[in-house]
Amino acid sequence: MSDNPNLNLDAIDDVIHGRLRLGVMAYLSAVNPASFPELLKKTGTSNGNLSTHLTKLETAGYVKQEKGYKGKRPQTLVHMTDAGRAAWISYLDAMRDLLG
Amino acid sequence: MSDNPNLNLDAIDDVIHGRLRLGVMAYLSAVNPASFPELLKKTGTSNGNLSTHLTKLETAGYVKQEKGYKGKRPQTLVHMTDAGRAAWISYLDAMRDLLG
DNA sequence: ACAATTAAGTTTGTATTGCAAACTAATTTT
DNA sequence: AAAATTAGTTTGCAATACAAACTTAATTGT
Repeated sequence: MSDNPNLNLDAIDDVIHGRLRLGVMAYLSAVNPASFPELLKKTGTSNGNLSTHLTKLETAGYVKQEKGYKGKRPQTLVHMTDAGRAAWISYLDAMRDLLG
Repeated sequence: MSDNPNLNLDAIDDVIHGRLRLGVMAYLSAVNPASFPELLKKTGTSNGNLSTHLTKLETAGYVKQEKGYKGKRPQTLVHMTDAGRAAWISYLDAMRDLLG
């Protein structure tokens, strides 16, 4: 009966939609895992900003941060999780719906 | 020389990227102009929220609010401007780049 | 007629974000 | 052994997003 195809804005996952997190997820969708410095370079943001947003993605269960070492320096590898991949697909669908 | 295709996150126009404004712009890209009540219904948001975001879009020069009457009640018509349409196209391009 | 309801917005208050500067801690270079 | 670089985290502030409350006017009910 809904003769009325309203916009489904709720389908846009804000955790992913945020500018920087969108970049991180887009990159991880192609390169998984990726290191912190690698993401830093690709996104062009500050350490602080990347750190907070990775934490947010991790809290949502979309990525996992694996803390290890590269030689003797600490090196965090960021993995996209299965839940993250599913959320990413949903996000792409939502945007496709909206943007046509 | 840029062997390095970094993510161009700056190309994402935050004025458009915001969830509700994205909905408004997407709708106006198909239906132009649209009335305030119509946008209210399509987006499913509150009057207050729609009002503030329309103001933001207008400040950016992406829409124009034309205040008139429908019968004796005030009725605002929201038009997407030429600048708005150009920004919309750029946004679509940026997202296409990012989302593939 | 006048009170209540509906319509169309705007203003205000608050909680959440987004961001970078400042900081910590260890390593490598000079 | 100082200075600089790498790899992050914490903190503080400015901007956003949102709805509740408010304004103004028209319409409907009694």
